[in-house]
Amino acid sequence: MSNPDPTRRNESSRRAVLTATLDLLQEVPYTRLSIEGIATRAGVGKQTIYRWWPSKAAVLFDAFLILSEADAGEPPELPDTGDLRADLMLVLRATAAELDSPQLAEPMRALATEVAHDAGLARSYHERLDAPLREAKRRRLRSAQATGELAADLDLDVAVDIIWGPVLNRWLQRGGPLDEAYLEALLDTALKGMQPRRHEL
Amino acid sequence: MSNPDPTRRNESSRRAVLTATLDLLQEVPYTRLSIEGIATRAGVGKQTIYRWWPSKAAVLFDAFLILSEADAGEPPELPDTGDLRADLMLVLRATAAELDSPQLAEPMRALATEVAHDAGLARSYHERLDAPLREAKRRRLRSAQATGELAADLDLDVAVDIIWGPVLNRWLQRGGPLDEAYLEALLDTALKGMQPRRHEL
Amino acid sequence: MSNPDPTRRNESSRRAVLTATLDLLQEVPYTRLSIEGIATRAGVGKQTIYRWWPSKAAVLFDAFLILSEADAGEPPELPDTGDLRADLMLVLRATAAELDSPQLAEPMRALATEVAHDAGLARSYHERLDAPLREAKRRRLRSAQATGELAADLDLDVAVDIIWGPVLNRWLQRGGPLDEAYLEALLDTALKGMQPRRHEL
Amino acid sequence: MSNPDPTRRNESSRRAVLTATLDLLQEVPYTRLSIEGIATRAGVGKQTIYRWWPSKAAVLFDAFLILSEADAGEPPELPDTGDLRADLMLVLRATAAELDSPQLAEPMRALATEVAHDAGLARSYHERLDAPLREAKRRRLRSAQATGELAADLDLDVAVDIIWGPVLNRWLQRGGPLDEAYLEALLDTALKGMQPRRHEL
DNA sequence: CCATAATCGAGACGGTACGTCGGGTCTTGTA
DNA sequence: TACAAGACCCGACGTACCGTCTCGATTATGG
Repeated sequence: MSNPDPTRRNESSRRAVLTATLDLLQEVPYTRLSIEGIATRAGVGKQTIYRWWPSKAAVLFDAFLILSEADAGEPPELPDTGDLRADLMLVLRATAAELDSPQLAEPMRALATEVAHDAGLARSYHERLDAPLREAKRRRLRSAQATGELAADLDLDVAVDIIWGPVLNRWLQRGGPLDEAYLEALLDTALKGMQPRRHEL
Repeated sequence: MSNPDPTRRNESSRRAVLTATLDLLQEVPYTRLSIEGIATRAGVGKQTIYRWWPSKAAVLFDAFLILSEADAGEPPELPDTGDLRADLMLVLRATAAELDSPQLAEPMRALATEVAHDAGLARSYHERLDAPLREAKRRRLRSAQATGELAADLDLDVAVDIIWGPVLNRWLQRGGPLDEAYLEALLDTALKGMQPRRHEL
Repeated sequence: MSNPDPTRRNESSRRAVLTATLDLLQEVPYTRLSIEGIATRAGVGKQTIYRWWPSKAAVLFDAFLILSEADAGEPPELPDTGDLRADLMLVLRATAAELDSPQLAEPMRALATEVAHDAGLARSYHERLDAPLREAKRRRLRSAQATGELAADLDLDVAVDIIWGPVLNRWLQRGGPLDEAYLEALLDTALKGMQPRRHEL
Repeated sequence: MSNPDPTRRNESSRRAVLTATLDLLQEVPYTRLSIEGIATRAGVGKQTIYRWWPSKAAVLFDAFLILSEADAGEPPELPDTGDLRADLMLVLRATAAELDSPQLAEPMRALATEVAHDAGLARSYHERLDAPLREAKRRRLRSAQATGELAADLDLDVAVDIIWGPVLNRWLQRGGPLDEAYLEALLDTALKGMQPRRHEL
């Protein structure tokens, strides 16, 4: 039961594998992405990949971590101008743009579908990638509660799901375009359900 | 380049392929499901599969059609007791149970992830499988509009997304359990956003 | 326990594999010869080789059969001029030349060493390749018995071993050159031991 | 390009490698014997093997030297009772037993086949392992010449080949059993060819 | 009522990739 | 400096499936 010793790991090989993975996903769909192809592109032995990652999905996940770490250091933050609806529209528009971008669309679909099939990966995903974002979203909603824009007794996790769930589901299932009109209509109805009751005002 | 003549198609081979597909998905995850395996289990030549289906995902899709056709004839219908929230809870509980069931979980995840990667399959999915269900959902909401439970100007497609999007997203991304508490909290907030304005009452 | 059906075997693939094997042995030593290399050179899938041959050695053996079948039809025959010693010198010289030839040396060493390690292959070797030659040798010695050149009670198998064993052993173990002088000295002593006793003359 | 300094060599590692090699050959065929396996079994780093031996065959060869050194000090000697044929039968029987023994058969086949493929190893083999034995054989035959059992003008190297060549060849090529009858028949014919001519008596 | 053409099962074929083994080199820390 | 340990790049292993391609042997009309 002896796993490899992480202190002896070759950092440059690790980076080469992860960037090769992201590079290749610009050229081929995730289904056609092979460990063999990654190893060749990275100039690395296949065994080096198998030694450090349990699956192709795990490599993909680590590649995403690199992308996230680019803007790491400070935790992610949603804009807070005092106008919740405007701030959220900004964020949703940006998200829609990312989900549509040629650079990110394929890797993101790949990650999302792998998470759906692999419970272990799902745990990592929620702990390392999703948690900071979700926390930032909750923070922004909490701030809106403080200003009275949102009900004080609102379940913030449910609120996040109600705003982002429809967007992600529509995107992943190709249920329709994430255009301005859709996002507006979605926010209108979603936020209305989160407003404080009249007598609270 | 003449396509095969559908009138000559062997119906029993077709059924054998589709039931073999569903059977195998009780034993192995979708990733491990192979055309070769299906052919063997179905007692069918590989060529017969390649002749009639363009991909493994297409076979899966047709297998789902069989499941749906079981209760076909009449279109699907949501319960309508006059109490929208109670009716929806019933439906969501049933959905949650299906998504958790050992028989359906794996095929459903498989279909969902294939739809995410294959635009053509996505179109078929929305036209043949999703459309009738979504229409039934819209119908129930429209009925609620008629009784004044829901706002008259509500965009029903957005409404459906707000109710079911969070559920499907939470399920597919393994974001947490679809338990009673979650469904209640979700429906509370979602439906509140859909109520008619005070002066409309 | 279902072996592949030989009647469906693709003869041109078979030939391609065997000739590729012989070709490659002109370029690389047997140790460096890989199934993968043979398949590539032959323009054949690896599986096709694994389907029909149990080992690399078996491929080599079949390649040898092709070489032998070149002069097949009639069984091999040693020269019979009436002068046994002269006839044998001719044959041994030819054998020595073959064992030294760049075309045959490597494949022959390879076959000889594989036979040493693989009892099953050894059986095939003796039945299919060695037996006809050994029979021809025995025939020539029997003819010499008839003319009184060799003792009537000579064990012909032992006789063949005494003549060819030293040659093959010296060659395979690189014990020294198979030159004229050696062959002469060998034949002198070996044949002397096979002569009829004086009173038999 | 400085070779390692032999004076710094760790003798216990060397022994460990060689005994591990012989041990492993009791468990796996030579083909399956790997440098990595030897290193692990010997509790030695792979580099230590690559530092001191040029090839797996060289390790095997050194392992054989250890076996020979067991009875070293005095040079090997064939029995000399005055009855050449009886003495040789004794030796051949012993040899046949060794070639059949489970401990020695696999290493010996391995060495013989490696010698066939590696000219450098062949030189070492003949100089260090074969030469003393062959000299002992020649010594015994020379003694027989002195007593008049063998012809005075007999080429002793050819004589050794004629006696042992058939045996080794039959063994290595699995041409048949080295049983009593075979050895008797072989010696009969071989020695008859080496007797002095009548008028020499 | 048969002929003929397509589908069917079976499975060989050229390929691609899998995940593993081992070769030989290099690096790291210890003696 | 040699050593144990073991990561590294690489080539090959033997296997699993891919999608295509013959093969007879059933069908299943339509002349």
